Amino acid sequence: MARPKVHDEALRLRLLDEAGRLLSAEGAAGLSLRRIATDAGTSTTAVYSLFGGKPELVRALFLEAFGRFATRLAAVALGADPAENLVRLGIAYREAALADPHLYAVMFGRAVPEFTPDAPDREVSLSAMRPLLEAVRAGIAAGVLVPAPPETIVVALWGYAHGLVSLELNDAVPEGFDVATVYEAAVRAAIRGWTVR
Amino acid sequence: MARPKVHDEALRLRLLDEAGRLLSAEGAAGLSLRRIATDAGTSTTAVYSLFGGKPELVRALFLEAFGRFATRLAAVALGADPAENLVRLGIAYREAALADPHLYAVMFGRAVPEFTPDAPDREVSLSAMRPLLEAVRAGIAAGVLVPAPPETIVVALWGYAHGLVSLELNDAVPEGFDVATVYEAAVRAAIRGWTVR
DNA sequence: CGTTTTTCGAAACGGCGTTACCTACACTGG
DNA sequence: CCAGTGTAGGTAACGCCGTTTCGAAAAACG
Repeated sequence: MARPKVHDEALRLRLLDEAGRLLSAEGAAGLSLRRIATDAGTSTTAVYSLFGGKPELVRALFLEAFGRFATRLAAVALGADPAENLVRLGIAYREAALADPHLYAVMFGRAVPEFTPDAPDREVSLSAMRPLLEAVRAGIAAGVLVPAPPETIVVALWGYAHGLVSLELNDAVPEGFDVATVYEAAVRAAIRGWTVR
Repeated sequence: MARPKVHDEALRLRLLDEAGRLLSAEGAAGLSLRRIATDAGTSTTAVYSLFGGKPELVRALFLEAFGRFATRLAAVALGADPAENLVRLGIAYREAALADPHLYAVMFGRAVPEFTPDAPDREVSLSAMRPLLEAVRAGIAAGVLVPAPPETIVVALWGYAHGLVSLELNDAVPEGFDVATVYEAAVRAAIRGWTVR
């Protein structure tokens, strides 16, 4: 008893896709509801009926970004050496961030002022670090890492990686820096700091 | 041969002050040219004649923020132990960031989309880390730190601190975390990773 | 076939950064 | 002493934005 539904799941996905494309191409500054809707061939109303508003649309982007991040981290091939596994995860972290800097900015940079992650969102971001948590646990169990609470080491390592990547994405590193090499050295050093000697 | 000057240096400072207050109180979202001008008792035109536009006003905020940061870091009392000096700088770094989180977001977080630091700005941000650079140099000279290029170690340590602080400010750490303690442990571990054993 | 009920696009609203305009006013020359 | 002159700066317009309101479109039902 109504007109045919146009604001369906397919349109929802198209809007999200368009938003992602726009974000990757022009950054958070170019991410406007009106453009997303126009480019997807619909009206702004669609965003409101499918998401509720701009913050919720960005939240969907945020969640998808962490989903991709989690997938990448979970796909890292791990070996027998716990410390080396942590290095690999650290390198994969940087590669995931560099794969789409604007998306990374949405995840951590509060790039879209309208959206702030809430408690469930933070839960998701934390759980994306699960592979790291398990690698840390294994390292402690093997007697390679110091016997601190695993969460402590996870947050520390995560923070290191995030900060280094963050400086790089903000062009805060001195020019002419071989970032990839310095990054790996920094990751190795940081991990060394948590190993028993 | 004109009307009396109202858009003078004093007004420039008042606008900057008002912008800082607004930023600290409500964050980047509440930072609008019109509000700043109104609260300072003038019109938006003043911002254009004194700064050139919103990006330049935010740049002034950015530069002042790094100035304060540099002052705080330079004021850290240093002792004879190079590693301990780095720890103190790390703790001062966090305290400076926590003193005004919104200002810190302008420094690193691209909180105001209209403004992006350019090369001279980055120069300033780097030079605020001068105390860190000197402490690292001293550490290498004393044979406490590994003989890597000082800039490498500076960027690494800076990145660690920035990332840890950044996670804390984004509420990304698990709840019930004693952040101050974990932060210091993380800083100590990171520094340990760069010391010769 | 008219009525009902749901859907959604168009248009209105308030706020933003920016720009164009035009009034207000100190200085100058007669 | 009083136009005339040129500039400083407040006002208002412009084109964006996110959001909300409203009315037209259209399938289902009696």
